[in-house]
Amino acid sequence: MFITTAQVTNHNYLLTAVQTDEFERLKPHLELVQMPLGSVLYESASRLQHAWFPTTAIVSLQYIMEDGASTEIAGVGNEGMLGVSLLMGGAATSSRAIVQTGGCGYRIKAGSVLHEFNRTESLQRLSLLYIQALITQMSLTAACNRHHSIEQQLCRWLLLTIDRLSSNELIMTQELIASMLGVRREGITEAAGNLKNAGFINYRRGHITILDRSGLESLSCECYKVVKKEFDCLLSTYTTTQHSHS
Amino acid sequence: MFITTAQVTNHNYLLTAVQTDEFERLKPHLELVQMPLGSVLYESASRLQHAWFPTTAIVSLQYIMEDGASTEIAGVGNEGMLGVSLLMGGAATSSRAIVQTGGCGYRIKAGSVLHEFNRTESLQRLSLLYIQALITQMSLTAACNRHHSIEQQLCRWLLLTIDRLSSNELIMTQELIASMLGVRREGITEAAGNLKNAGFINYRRGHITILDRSGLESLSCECYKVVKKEFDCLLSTYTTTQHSHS
DNA sequence: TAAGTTGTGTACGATACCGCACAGACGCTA
DNA sequence: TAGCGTCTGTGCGGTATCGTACACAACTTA
Repeated sequence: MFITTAQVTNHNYLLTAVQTDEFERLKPHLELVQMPLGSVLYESASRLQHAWFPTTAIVSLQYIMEDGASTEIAGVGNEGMLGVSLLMGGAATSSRAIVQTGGCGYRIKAGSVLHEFNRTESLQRLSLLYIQALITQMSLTAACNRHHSIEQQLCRWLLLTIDRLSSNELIMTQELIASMLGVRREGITEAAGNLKNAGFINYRRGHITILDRSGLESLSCECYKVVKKEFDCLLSTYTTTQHSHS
Repeated sequence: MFITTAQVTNHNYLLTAVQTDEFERLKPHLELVQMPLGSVLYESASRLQHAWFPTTAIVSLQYIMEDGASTEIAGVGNEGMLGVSLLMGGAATSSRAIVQTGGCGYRIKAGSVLHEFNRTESLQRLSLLYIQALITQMSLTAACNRHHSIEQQLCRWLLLTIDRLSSNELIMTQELIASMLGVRREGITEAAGNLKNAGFINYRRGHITILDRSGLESLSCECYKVVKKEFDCLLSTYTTTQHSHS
């Protein structure tokens, strides 16, 4: 498999790092699908039918409480996968996965991915690496929820989202961001207003444009840098420890 | 290996569920050690030297921020293990592990546990199951931090701790609980005072006694029940899917 | 027993965030 | 162009938690 510029939208780092010969075996099971904004890949406590490897899409993992309140616990882009619990012997999961930025991704049937995980050494190794990075991100989210202000968290969230996109504009309502961060919509309106006044972002109804990354970084909590570093580290580990076919 | 009543303090559910023949291979690497209150098993970003399987000890996983603020992201008792990142290809971890209730546990060298993980089918399967439960607990913690009051969280925390103990008294200062929940000590004093007035707990300097479990449950957020259920489920999965030697 | 250390109780203003209510603006559809 | 639904801006009182400060009580050690 060769990733050319024309195919760059079909690129998932985890998949790409799977060894060439093993990837050939995996390939027939992979299906490139649309992942439209707002679609729910799985609900909490539902049985997983597939695993996904996003390419251009970004997915938000959320925990939903009994009263409907939600909290994002991690984000997944083309550095990772969804449905890791399939690999761990549980068919269900405790979270909801909802597409936060529309795009594409590879899909693979639940049965196939488990079968391949067990017989494909490099997929197994890479998945475990990814799961560890995911755990780190979740820990950080828990701590960030506790200690940092809405404005700081909004900066972190915008930066992490922008980092996974090729553009500097994201299609996203304040309402949606609020539900991800688990705060009131008005809280986001206020924080976003501050960022706009500072000249760091601009926005109109459902669209946010990042104007000044470094400005956001200066207002963000440390959590952004830590997650970023973790991901950079993850991506280099994907490829350095073993031959890649990309 | 037979767990008799005299040995019951040496019992870790995960280890016990490892298949008999495979366990025999694991056994020489296991070392039963004291895990005294307050001792730090590993710091964040430090290189892991061992993995641990608590028997009577309870360990708190915390994320420490740059300014020193801490947040508990999960607790580990005799249902699980510490140092899961060793199994996942990373030698370091992003959290701190600190003994929250003194006791005993099995320790195994980092090199040995990775080696055995790769060649011991049941250990691998059980570890992955445990990691999934750990992820669930972490998700819940993130959401609970966001949405629930100090009093609710204190109830959850007390219940989860008591569930892992044989006694109904725990040795624990309010200061320590505060650092785990990531709140001010005064917040715990107030919440604990309310629980005392309600007759649900009693305490003196460094000791807390649970008087009324169901009272605590009624004030706790849903998170307690969810984690409890997850653990019950985990323990039954440990043993039902495969023969156990306990 | 005395001195020192550590844990707990209490108070008070500051502040971040919530819940609610409502007005207005944007953008889609007919 | 008009109408409608959705998104955003704003205000206001209520509340949980924070930061700080200090008094006192319980245990430890000399």
